[in-house]
Amino acid sequence: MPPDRASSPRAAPAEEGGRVAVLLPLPLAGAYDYAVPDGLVVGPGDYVMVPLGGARHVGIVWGPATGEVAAARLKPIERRYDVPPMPDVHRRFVERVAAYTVSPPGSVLRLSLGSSAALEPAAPGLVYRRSAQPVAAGDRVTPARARVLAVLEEGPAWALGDLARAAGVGNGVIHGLVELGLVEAVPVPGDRPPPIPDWRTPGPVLSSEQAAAAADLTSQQRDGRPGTVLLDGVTGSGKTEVYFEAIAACLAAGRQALVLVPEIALTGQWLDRFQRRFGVPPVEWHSEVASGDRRRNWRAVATGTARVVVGARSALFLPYADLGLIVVDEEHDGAFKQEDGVIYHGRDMAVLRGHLAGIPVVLASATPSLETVVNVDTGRYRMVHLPDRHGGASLPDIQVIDLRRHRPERQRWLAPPLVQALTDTLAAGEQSLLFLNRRGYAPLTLCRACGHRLECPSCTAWLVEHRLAGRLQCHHCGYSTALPRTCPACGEEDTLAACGPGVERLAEEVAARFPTARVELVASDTLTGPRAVEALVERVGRHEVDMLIGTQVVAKGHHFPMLTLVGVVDADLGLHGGDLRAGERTFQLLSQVAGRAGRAERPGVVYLQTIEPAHPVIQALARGDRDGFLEAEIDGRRQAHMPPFSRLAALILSSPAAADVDRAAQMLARAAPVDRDLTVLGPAPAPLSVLRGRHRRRFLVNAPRTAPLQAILRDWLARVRLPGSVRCQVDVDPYGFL
DNA sequence: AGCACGCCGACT
DNA sequence: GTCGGCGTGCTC
Repeated sequence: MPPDRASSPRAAPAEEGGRVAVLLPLPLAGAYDYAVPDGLVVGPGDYVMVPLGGARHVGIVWGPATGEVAAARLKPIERRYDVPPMPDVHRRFVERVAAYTVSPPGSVLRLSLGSSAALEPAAPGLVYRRSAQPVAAGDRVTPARARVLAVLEEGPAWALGDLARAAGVGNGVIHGLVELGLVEAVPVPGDRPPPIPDWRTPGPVLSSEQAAAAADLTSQQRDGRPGTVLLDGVTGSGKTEVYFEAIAACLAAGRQALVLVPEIALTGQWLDRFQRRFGVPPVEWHSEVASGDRRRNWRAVATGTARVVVGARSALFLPYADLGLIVVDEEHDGAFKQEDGVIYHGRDMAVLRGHLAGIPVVLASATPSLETVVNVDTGRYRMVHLPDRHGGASLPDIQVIDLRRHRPERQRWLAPPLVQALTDTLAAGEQSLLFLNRRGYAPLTLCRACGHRLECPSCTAWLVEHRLAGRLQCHHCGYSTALPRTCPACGEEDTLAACGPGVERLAEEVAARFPTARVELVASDTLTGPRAVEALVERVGRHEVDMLIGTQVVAKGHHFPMLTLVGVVDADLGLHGGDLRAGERTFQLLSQVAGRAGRAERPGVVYLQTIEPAHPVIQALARGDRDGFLEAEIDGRRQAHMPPFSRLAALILSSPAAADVDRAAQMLARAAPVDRDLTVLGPAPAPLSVLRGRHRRRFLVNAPRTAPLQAILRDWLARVRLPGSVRCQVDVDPYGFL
């Protein structure tokens, strides 16, 4: 293969005829040295193909050779790809993330190489247009052919698939017309750059508060001042419009902007708003993006033609040519935490990326995380506050229903005051939302004869009945089985009983109580994909739905103007997970659900059903006292020497055999670091002690804020040689309880 | 991530 | 006696 020539300029001195270090997207300890063949010029950041073992891999020229391997053993770089080199700032980012998460740099690099096909220039495409040849008498113009010709009369040229769809014909019809000579196929260069967002057209009229906040962010952007800003504003205060102005300022400066969102499901309405502001859609990056688009988008990001990228946390690892702004929307959301492979928090790594590049990072939230609030308090982050709901909508009134005083009937879950409120809302022709963060029909199924509980065969978890699907499912590993008629333990027939409510069961109760109401169930398993979410949002908007029953997917950022009642069926759910953030998470989630009520000119009412009306979280929600709640939580964390006043890391060992993992855990325990400032807890069975058939043990390390936590962990792990069957994951700043 | 080397069960 | 299971370790 002839070595290809570099066509892009580079700053660093190029290496020729020598050796360089190449980082491969594999979990190796570091970069490997490779020989640079004569005639090939490579510089830092270049994408190259190298042999390794029996295989070939794409790697990145990482810098000067380490010189640790004898020259005779070096293999040559096979080729260099003609794409812009990975920018220096991005390579430093990869190294910093690897150091922070205690993972091999190659594992982090892998996150940046999402699409290997993207390295090749796009194959030229063909577009189809009407040729100059007139229709002759002998041409058999069938109805299908006529439709194609009619479509082509209008537009200039079409891609094959688009044309076939527009004309309602198969591809063959078009090829037939090409044969006849009535249509011609014209080659076009493969990659058309994504459309450029129009930042010059002024955005919507902002309220004075929004305008002030936007001015603050845009001036920071214009002046090129780095730093992280919390954009703090209640639901409906118009945060999105405000950070759109920061994006406009970033575009005006000719740089790229990235918006990280917690879940792709919520982007439908967001994309509409973006398009309304900027005239074109942004470039998307998440797991649902089809492979062709993925390829195109990756190249557009790397070459700089993608100007605004919106995506899930993985979008942070794209090799931006010139990133000028990062926005993290709903920064408190737990979905930013990556829980397998390289374990990282998207928001924190965004702050790191911004820091390395010297660019602004905007964290937007109505219920900011405690960490972020503390960072504002200590002056590490700035804060821009949006005080009011935009458009005059008032905040909902929050009522607490004490379930001990207002008991639902047996096998019912709605207390009389909530039933009354639902009845009134229905009668008034307004919409209600019932929130229960539990998918399926019932979280537990047990045998009335012998007490046996139906459990997942490969996890320490109950199987959840999904009556609509007629199955039992494990929510942790995807195991699914038909609902049995007989108890698998004692063999008795028809003794299995559903315990507790899920949204499906709640829907049953609602259907029985309100037979005339139009009820819609919203859960991640009943509503698959952004299309379905959009369709539902539209049905609700047209008032074709009276009551929504949903899990947390309904909590996220949808506007339902006619929704005036929100009922939280079990406000206590999630309060007692036993982990650090249970209270904080519950507060955030329930505040967000409450924010669904009364978003237009109608005031909303929220009912919280609880058996602990005095619980601080419930009380804070009822008072609408977010700041008081945060203050109390912050005090608690400080007194308990917990993050962010200390640093926490979890070490999770797992193995298919319990004996192996226990032995490994004992080995690690013996090698545990000893220091009077350090607390090492464990080994203890991890909260899900068996997950996907792997037995799990966990250590927790609590260190002072100033301690070199990563070095401590690396040294500890280096002292122990674990058997290959035992996997060890390091989770710095653990969040959930996995 | 692949691939080869290396020790214990069912085959010619 | 071998063929082959995948556990373990290395690849510049």
